[in-house]
Amino acid sequence: MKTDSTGLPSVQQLNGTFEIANPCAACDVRTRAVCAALNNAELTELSEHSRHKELSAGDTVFFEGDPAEAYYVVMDGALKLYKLLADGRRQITGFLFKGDFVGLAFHTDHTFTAEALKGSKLCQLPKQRFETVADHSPQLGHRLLTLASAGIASAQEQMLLLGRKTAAERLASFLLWLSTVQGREAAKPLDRISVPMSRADMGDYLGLTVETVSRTVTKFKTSGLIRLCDHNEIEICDRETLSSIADGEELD
Amino acid sequence: MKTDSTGLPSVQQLNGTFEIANPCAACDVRTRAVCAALNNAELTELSEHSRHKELSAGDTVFFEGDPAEAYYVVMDGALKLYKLLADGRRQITGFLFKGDFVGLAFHTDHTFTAEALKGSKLCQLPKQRFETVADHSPQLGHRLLTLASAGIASAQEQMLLLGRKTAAERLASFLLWLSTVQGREAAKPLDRISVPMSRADMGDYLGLTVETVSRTVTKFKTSGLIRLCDHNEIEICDRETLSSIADGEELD
DNA sequence: CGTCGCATTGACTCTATTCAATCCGGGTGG
DNA sequence: CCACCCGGATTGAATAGAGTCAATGCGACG
Repeated sequence: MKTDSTGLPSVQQLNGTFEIANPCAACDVRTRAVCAALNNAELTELSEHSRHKELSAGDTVFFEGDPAEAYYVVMDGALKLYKLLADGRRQITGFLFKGDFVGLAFHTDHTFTAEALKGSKLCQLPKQRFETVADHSPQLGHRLLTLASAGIASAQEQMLLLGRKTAAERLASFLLWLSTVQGREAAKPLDRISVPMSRADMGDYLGLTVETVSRTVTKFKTSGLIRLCDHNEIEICDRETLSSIADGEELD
Repeated sequence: MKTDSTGLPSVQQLNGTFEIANPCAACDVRTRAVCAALNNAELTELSEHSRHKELSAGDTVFFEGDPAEAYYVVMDGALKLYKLLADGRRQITGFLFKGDFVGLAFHTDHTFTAEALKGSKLCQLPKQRFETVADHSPQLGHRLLTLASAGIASAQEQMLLLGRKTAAERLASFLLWLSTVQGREAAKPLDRISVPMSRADMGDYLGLTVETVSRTVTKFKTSGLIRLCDHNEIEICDRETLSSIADGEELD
């Protein structure tokens, strides 16, 4: 098949009811990402202008303050989003994984930096074109609103964590969340989770220092709540207790 | 004019270009609230099913966990939104004022409690009907998305505050934010701000205790950054310094 | 095998919390 | 009118939980 400079198959024509050949057809986050809300015509329209981006660990997608020029879908890998204070203090506001959408929460300029945690693949959608489609597609509009709504709800959950939870409660909440996220494909929480971020990243997400994260992990490990497996893998041994810690229930 | 049981003028007919008599026409948040994105037909459609709610200080609009049945526009007064932990620890996730919209961030159930800070008036829009209008109106859809996007951005700002700022930085940020919010109508930040919430509420919003809030207010007062006027009024005396504190810039 | 980056552990400090005692202003009832 | 009360705000003293600083451990990689 003939391909253009981006390696995407080119679209020949656009007529009628049969399936249009376009790169999205083969995309394995297609059914889970925002794209699921698009019909074929819209998909084709967008895919013609989409670009795939390959990132290595530490690569930055965009910086806080940069003009916003595109939306992104995470096709594979993991990103962290963060904000900085003048003296370098950092708050990670979210981690994104396969299927997640980057683009809510900015207007003309980005309000946070987006950086790859590890090798990742993104699908870049030009801002203007995406917004036009969004304005004309009730399905997509609805989907975006649902996503935004979920985003606000989880942001509020995170405020509760940052404002009112202890170190142990924060870590427990985080591990359970990771477990849920990584179980998305399987549609059930995983007991064996991979932790693609450093202790420093965990700290900057949980409003703690590296040392406190490390100490708390150790505490969980010695009390048998979790087990550290090979590099970057954690096994949840006692989900029950972890849950009650996460929810701040008094323990006797 | 004939009115129904809710005290709203009834709508006689709905034809053509001239203005339809409906209660929203006289609403003074009409141009600033979500409603600004509605055309006359949509406005009429919604207003026919809207209900106004009067609240006294401490009244609850809905509780976390309640099934979500409506959206609300704050016509006057002030609300606080909060989440609780099992043992009573509380995190206020936002304060809403005249013109603000309540309804993003919930799906079937409310994820937070909404309570009046003082006497307030709300416009209640039935969930189903509002969503139908939203799905059919690109203007409203766009507006909601913009609101949601702004909501996420400010939630992230709050995460930075809760996760990484000191007590003084938090209070300074809060006061400047209040100043901006109360200057919305005047389109410029106010130096004389009214503080409708208690110290406890401020603490629960900023992730601090009442005592720490009080001490920090006193510190700002004695350093001449602010002045306490009559009950619940604070004057910002040194916006410059307050800003640099809020942004975490090192002071010499 | 040595180095580098991240993680862990230890000792000490400090900020914000906790607990407790006033203070203050507004409302009430004698 | 004034004493009393009550809830919120302030202040003080002691404490604790997380932060800071510093040393060491560990694993990947050249």
